[in-house]
Amino acid sequence: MSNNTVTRILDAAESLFAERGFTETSLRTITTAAGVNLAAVNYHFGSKKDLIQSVFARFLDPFELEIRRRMSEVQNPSVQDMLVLAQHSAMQVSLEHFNGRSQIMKLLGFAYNQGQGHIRKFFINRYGETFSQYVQHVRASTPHLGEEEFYWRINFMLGAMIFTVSSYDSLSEIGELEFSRKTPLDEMLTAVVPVVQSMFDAPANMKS
Amino acid sequence: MSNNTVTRILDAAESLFAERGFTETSLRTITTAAGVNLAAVNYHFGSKKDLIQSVFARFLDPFELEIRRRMSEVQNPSVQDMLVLAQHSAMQVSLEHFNGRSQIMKLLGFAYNQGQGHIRKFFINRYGETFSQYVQHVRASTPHLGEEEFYWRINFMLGAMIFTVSSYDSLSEIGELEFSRKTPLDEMLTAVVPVVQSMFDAPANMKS
DNA sequence: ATGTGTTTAAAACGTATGTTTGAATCTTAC
DNA sequence: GTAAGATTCAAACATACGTTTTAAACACAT
Repeated sequence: MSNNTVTRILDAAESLFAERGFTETSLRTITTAAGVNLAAVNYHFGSKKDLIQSVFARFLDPFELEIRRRMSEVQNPSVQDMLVLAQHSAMQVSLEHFNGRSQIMKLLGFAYNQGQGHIRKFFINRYGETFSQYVQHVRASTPHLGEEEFYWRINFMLGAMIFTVSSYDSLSEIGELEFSRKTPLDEMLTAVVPVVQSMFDAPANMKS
Repeated sequence: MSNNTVTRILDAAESLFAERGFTETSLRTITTAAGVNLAAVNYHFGSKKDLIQSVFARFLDPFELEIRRRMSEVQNPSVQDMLVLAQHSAMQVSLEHFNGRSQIMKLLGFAYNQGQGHIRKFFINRYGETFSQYVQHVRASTPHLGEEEFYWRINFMLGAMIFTVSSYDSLSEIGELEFSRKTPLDEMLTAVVPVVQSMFDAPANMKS
């Protein structure tokens, strides 16, 4: 059954990419960790680029479905609501398809820097429309901001979220050294919700 | 004069690293752009790793000096004060040593992901103490937060700042397509100050 | 059981990388 | 002007990479 090989490659790639990044992880490292032949990657995925995209797609495809479903059921959501909506969608996909062990969040941090690379194009082409809808929902609940100011605050929020979530593992370890308690992921996520809300509640301060 | 070669390498490396990242930029690309011989990098810097660190050090060494000087002169600063203090320090170093053309901010985005790499160690060893002092100043102005909650908010803030500043170029271009105006960097920086302040003003919501 | 299409295997290919070498050139001090 | 040191240069080195190739092993319908 080829499916097994494909899954093992995806699992190994996801966890190795999350540890070291894309360029820093070779196909030989991945295939060795997966216990499959080197050529299997090119046979099943075509190229390393396609493998990277497949790792993202395995999580983001069901995530997109879930978040669209939830968005269709919501009415006049607040920023908080939208944030929790995204969090719950991610949690559900992680539990349902990955036994809660997905490391995709760490990959987002790497992907974001890859500013002009193939990953960005892949994201925009495949998930851009859903992302637009999501942003529009947030926009509708923040009418006190001009569109330019809103745009920058969305990016502040994305930075804070992606950065914190993707670095959660190392950050929670460092924090443990400091105050002798490892903050559970869900507590950290709950803590961030009101902070993000306050980022959008802050009064407008750009000249329109 | 070797100094000229060294400077040309640093300049080329800084701008190429900022465009594509560290691993994705080869020494041959750098030396060609700088108009120097390939071996010059190893001769003057030792290795590629050392070159990367030197690129950071060229900016961060005077930046550290400047920010320490300003911190020694401040009394009971607010979060806003501390943020503006960092911004002004960066601006001054950029103007004084780089004619306002430094691209170091974009490199920070790349550096941050390189979680377990040599860059992180270099940062901690070389600038960790100053960073600690900076954080303590912010801490003093946010007594309503427990230390755990404060820790996470510092990281939210770092994420929002590093992410937005390091991606400013592409973000401002995308924004221009959307609302027909390219937000100047200083306006974006001014816009972020009250938002960050509000992130720390938000009431505590973690159980102590 | 046989034949067909799919998957795996080992090996090699071509290219790109960081680094090192040793001679040539330039700089500087006497 | 010449010797000594610092710098540049072209070339080669060793290694690692993604990808391709060709044949063997496998699955499975007939």
